[in-house]
Amino acid sequence: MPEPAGQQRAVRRQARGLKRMEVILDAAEAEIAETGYANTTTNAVAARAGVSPGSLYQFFRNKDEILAGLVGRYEEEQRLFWQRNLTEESAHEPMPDLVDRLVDAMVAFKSSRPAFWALFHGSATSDRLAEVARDLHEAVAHRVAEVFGLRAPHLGPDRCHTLARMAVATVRAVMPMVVTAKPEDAPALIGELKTMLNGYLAPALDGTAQPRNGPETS
Amino acid sequence: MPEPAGQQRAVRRQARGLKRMEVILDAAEAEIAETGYANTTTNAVAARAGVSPGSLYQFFRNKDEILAGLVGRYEEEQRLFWQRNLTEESAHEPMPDLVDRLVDAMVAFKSSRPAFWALFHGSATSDRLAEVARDLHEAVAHRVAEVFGLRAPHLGPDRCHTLARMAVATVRAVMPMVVTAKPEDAPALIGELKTMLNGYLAPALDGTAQPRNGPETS
DNA sequence: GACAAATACGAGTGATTACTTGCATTCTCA
DNA sequence: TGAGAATGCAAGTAATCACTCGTATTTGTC
Repeated sequence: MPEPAGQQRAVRRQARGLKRMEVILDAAEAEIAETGYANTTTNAVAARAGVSPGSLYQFFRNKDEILAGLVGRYEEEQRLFWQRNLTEESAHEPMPDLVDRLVDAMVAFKSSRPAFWALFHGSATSDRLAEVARDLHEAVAHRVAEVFGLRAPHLGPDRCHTLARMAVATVRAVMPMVVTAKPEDAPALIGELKTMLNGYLAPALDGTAQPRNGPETS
Repeated sequence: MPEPAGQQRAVRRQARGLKRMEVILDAAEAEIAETGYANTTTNAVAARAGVSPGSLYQFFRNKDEILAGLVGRYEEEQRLFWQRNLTEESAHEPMPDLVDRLVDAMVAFKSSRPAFWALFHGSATSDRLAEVARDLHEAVAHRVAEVFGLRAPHLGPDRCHTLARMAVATVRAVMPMVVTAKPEDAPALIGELKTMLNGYLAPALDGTAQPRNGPETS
């Protein structure tokens, strides 16, 4: 067969096809949110999208490529989120305010996108998905580290990166607790998370323990 | 068939059988450590154990029961670990020392049992396994909370439990970073983890900073 | 030694599921 | 308008894998 090995001509998608792809991705998103990536079958995705399995494979060559499509959509959203919430001004914002704002924004974002949540933090994951999630978190840490660098130029970039990775890891650890907690307990947990982040980041970045409103200062 | 429904007589295992079960569990442990629970096939476990699939099912009624057997072995180990490392004396130990000791012990334990690690923190998990891991971590948090209660009786048990859960979550978040880090970077990360835990726990438990007052009676 | 229970085997089985095939229809563009 | 490309379908296919079955051997007990 005279096919150009390892390289195949890009299909010229019609508007109809592009719409169809979005519908399929929507279905995949819902399906994955409900049952996890590993438990999601391509046939179920196709059925949910109102599409035959054959048509699904017209647009996505395999199951992984559906995931990749989903990730592509999220990446754009993520980019906008961080562009909006983390600017150069963040370097001069008081640490408690910064932490407060960011944590609240992340909580809001995650709870508004349950499918996103299930994808990147759910339990029924897969090797492939874990890898994607890791890259995504690493990218976030990088961006945070940059702001830390602006805030505390005397620290090396390596140290800033470490601080950022620790902060991101902590948020990731606590988020599931927030999500699964009873609604009345969630605010307290979010408060704890903020306390923890402040206690860790403020001394390291601003060189001071954060001010306390206690009665006495020794 | 005159079988007592829903309840079947326990098989009287011979010494040979008990040995065989251990061999199978060893094989399962190794297999899971290599490929994750979901990717582990019962046939592969049987082959690795030098046992036919039929024999495997003589001792374990299904795949989940193999996991349960493995968890049973770990539970005993865990019990001993915490009994050894967390006593009433821990209530009077200076916080930095306590954190230092516990984190080091946990790092040592985890790196000495890679299969344990893969089971409870690996990426390729499953719903079933995630559930088991959650219970295990909750049990640890409970034990830690008890010590916190001894240390700071003025805090309510609920608050102690929250502090413990946060601490456990943080350790869980950072451990993967430690394990996957280059060996020369690991100590620094462990140091960061200790700093973070100290900064969070010392003010809350030892009153070296003003505790945040919840809606507390009295 | 005799009998039952436990142990052992490995070829099979049924269900699942990612993906293919062959063919029909619709769009694009000359 | 017509040819080729894109879209669409649903019945299949091949591979995987948890688990079973029929049967043979070993062990414990009387």
